[in-house]
Amino acid sequence: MSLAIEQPVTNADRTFFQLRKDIVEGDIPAGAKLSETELSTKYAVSRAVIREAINRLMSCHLVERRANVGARVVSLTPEGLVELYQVRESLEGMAARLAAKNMSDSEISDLQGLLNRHFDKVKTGESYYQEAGDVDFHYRIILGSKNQHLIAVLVDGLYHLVRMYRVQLGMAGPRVTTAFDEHKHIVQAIANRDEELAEILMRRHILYSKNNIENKLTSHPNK
Amino acid sequence: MSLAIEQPVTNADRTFFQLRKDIVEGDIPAGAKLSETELSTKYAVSRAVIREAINRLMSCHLVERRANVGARVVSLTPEGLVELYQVRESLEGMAARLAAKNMSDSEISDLQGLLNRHFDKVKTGESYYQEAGDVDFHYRIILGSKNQHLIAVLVDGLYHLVRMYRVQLGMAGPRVTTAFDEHKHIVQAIANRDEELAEILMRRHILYSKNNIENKLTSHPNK
DNA sequence: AATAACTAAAGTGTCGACAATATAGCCATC
DNA sequence: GATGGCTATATTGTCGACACTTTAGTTATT
Repeated sequence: MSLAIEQPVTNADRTFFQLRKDIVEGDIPAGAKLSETELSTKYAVSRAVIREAINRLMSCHLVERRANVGARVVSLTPEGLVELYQVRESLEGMAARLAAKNMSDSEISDLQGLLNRHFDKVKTGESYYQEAGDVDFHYRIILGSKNQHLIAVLVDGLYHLVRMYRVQLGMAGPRVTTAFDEHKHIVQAIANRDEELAEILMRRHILYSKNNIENKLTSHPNK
Repeated sequence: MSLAIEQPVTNADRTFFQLRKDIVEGDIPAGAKLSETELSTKYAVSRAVIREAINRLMSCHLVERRANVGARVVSLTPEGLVELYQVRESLEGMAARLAAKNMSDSEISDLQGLLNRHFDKVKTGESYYQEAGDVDFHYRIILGSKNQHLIAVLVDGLYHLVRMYRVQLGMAGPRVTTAFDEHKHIVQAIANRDEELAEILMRRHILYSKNNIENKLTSHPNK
């Protein structure tokens, strides 16, 4: 694979990663209270470690804390999902623009290679594209922007929330082949160094994705 | 005034606000090491409180920490400033778009009132506009977006960095009257509920601002 | 019966001490 | 003289205990 994975070094790191995983994947349900004492026994570390982990989870907007009361996992709402995608549209649009300007030729080649491999899979029908491939595609463009703030806000912050929504509202959905075409056009624009078009296409891509999800949520309001 | 100010309740809150202030205003210089023991004596609190404050400062991207080594105040670089303004352009553009959609009529009236008061000051010459007025203007539009993620990232995160750059690179600069005109046009677009135009104008406004700063930095490379 | 004040329980906020890690300085070796 | 390893020191990471706040349950009063 390609993405340098974050390496835990301290106990608080490990606990933070574990907690984040448990929250994103729903093992700790949305809206649940995070009792420090309870978690410290569950993960076999001191409360100080748990508190540090919770502090970092707050930075990701995965939990909210009220002083002297405690921390809760955020609740997922349709409105929250819409707001999240609005921010993604804005930031990833800018990321695509900057990627068209700042990615090296070899990075762009790699990106095209990634897309071709995806195409083979989509063609042969094994289209469990979304979870791995889609995220990988977006990550590369975000990193390609070479903008540290952009990268930090998206990768360390919002993307875990995106994943939490995806996992818990169960969206592996279709949109596979159409999304693939959109990805292809975005890469084309980046390869042409057309900043303006790259941004527009990425914004549309995310907007479509948002509309797609909204439709599913409103047509199947249950679950 | 108008903006609800964040109220410290715990000791860690107070220490965090104080530290943030000291960093933003340069009392603790950029790049400086943050020794936990040293700070705990200086602010007369335990190391646990300092550690919590430092954790929160990391969320704001005001300090960076390496495991088992310690935390340092971020260093200010021209590249970092450009990256920061790129993110602002993206996010505040979206904020203006959403504000055109979501601000209430009375909020828009208030905003126009604010602008008129600024105009009086600019006209009579007392143009220490920037620091208070400019920030207030941008804050209202960000809050007017009604998008919690957008608000959190900008208000709790990036804006303190913006202020840090402004204070430490000493930019009270001119651009007062021209910036005022740009503000006026943005409000006009919002009042017309023209989302597209509001976003475009805000992006241009921030882009101009960035170019202005870049010119100053490159023509006076010292200090 | 409803409300208010009080009390007890649980949980968070804060602290000081100990353990683990990194840094700087010294010494030995080549 | 430069390089490599060792020791001592300082700093961060982690822990368990105590203090304070909140909350729920209970009692007393109207």
